Amino acid sequence: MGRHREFDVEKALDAILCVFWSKGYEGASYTDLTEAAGVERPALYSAFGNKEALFAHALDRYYERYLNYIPDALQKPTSREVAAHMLYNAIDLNTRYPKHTGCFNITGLLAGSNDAEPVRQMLIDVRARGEALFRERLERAKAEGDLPETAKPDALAAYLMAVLHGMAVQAKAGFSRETLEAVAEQALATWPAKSS
Amino acid sequence: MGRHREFDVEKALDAILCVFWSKGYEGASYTDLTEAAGVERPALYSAFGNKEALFAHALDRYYERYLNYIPDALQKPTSREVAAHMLYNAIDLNTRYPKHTGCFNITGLLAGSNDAEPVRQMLIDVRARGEALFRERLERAKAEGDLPETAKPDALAAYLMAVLHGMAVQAKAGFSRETLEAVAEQALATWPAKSS
DNA sequence: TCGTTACTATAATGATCGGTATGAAATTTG
DNA sequence: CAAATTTCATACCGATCATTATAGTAACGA
Repeated sequence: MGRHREFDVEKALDAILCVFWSKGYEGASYTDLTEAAGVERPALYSAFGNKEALFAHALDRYYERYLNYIPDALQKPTSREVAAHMLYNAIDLNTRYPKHTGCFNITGLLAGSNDAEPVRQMLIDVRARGEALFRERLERAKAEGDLPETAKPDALAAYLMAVLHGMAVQAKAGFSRETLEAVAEQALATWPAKSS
Repeated sequence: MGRHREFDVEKALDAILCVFWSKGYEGASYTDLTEAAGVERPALYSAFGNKEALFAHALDRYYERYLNYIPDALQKPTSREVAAHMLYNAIDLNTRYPKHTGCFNITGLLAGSNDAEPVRQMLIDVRARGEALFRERLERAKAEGDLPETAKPDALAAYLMAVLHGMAVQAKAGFSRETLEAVAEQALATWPAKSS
């Protein structure tokens, strides 16, 4: 019994996600968040918990809603196609919305006060999980003969993630989609050839 | 006439630089800054101006004191050596100090409230100047025949900067020097060969 | 229609933010 | 020495931070 919630929790979280995406964790104030969500403060607390929990909800949603191309990419037949799909989907994501360029995760990962350390660690952990998935995919590729025996999956995964993170920074610095595509093209030029 | 300054302005700025390096602009409070500098608030204001000016001083000093390898790197005879020196010096810088890993510039560039927008723009501009220097060096290399006629200096410069920025992110995520060296090695594997 | 429930919105909490007024201490000038 | 001037440490400023207590109200079961 009792009154039902008036606002759409999903829509509110979507709006909040965009604010964190643009400003990071501490850069986003509750004034920003409530304005974007169209919902007052206590409603956010009752629906999501405190700011850290709210950010965690937004992070989950980011992976589920915007980084959903990663599972698809990992299923591509060759490691080169996997890498290419990761790169070009990331470029699209990093430049599609002028109000929040770059990557939600990377934006929040770098700077912050001591209070924000748990949040930074959360982002570091999630990032590492993504890289691990990619590394495992490359290990499979090596086992399948899609990558040469000399290939080092861990180094290759770290390398591609570096390019992805670098493009997230550059998107924040205002890079166009076209420039980032040239970066991706150059990155793929290094990809090891099949051993066959 | 009047009383002499008791604290060492240069040492104070060095200490402050490290705080901004670790926490970014807004993540560093005056409490953090005065503790690190061993100097009270009004002294910082009289010596450097407000927080934004203080950050600008720290940024200048960062380039002059820690990024001084860039002019040297640009003078290397071949573009490949230029790129290699930029990469390996950046790795050293990004991992040498456990208290402030990564890059001062990139750390402050991504996140921030609306109030911090001028600071972010400052960092974006400085970053762009660095990339422009590198691009001009690559154009010279192309003119000299050190790069093939098909090489695109702007894309190549953006690519290498992406790797550098990505490594700055990864250093913040705790990557070891060895892992970043593997990333650099992979990045250099893509470098265009001489046309001769 | 009534009592209960849980929402909404307002406003206030203590803490901390960047920035500064204040007066004592220190040094040069006369 | 005394006057003038600058730096120092302390304490305070209004604004804003995340968070929550309070009060009002809409929606439910009975």
